[in-house]
Amino acid sequence: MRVGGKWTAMVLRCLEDGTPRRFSELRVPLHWITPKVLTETLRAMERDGFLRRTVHDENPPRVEYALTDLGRSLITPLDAACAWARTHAPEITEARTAYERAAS
Amino acid sequence: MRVGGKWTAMVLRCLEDGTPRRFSELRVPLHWITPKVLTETLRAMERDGFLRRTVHDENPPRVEYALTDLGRSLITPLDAACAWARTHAPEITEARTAYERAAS
DNA sequence: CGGGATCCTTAAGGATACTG
DNA sequence: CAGTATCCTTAAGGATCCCG
Repeated sequence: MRVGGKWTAMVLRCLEDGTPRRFSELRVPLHWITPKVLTETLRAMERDGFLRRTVHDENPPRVEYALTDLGRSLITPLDAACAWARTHAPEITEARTAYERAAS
Repeated sequence: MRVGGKWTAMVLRCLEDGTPRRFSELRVPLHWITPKVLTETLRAMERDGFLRRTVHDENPPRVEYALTDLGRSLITPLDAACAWARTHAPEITEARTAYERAAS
């Protein structure tokens, strides 16, 4: 599953408000991810039905990406995971510190 | 985070009932994962405070792994993710089929 | 029994350059 | 603008053998 990919969650965040975004618009909040990697991520998400790719026949070309219902349904478990991370991050940090201390 | 690792979730499943398990016991349900990979996974999870490693001073040696409270707290979001996957797996399969069909 | 040491394969991710 | 093409680096994961 590409759900576990490095960029899938961040693309989801970029599109969760329902507004379609263009390829270049997506690159900005993603720290200027290279075109190749963004393309791979978007293609995989389109393939799995998480987003829809719309090509507008204009000049210059315009391509927009928007979440599908399936993609939107991912937001809930994603939020749950983020909430868990925020809540428990201090404990993890503490555990790591304790581990390092025990190692020395 | 090692939470996204390939084996972390499965180790969690092996220990979620609260019963401590030995190194060898863990290997069985994990399709005979190699010792190196299991060790790496367990060490990372111990480092992050998800489980506790207990060495019993016996002969032959006995080492047991058990979830901590922090590790148990991961079960909830993990269940949520699994529930999502079960619910939407057919949609993903269908989307992939449609994608393949459109490609040809 | 519970690993450590070593070597290897693969795939994700990325840098750079070019194109319809 | 929205990619494609090519090459490269790294690290996860794994196979195999060895040890206290």
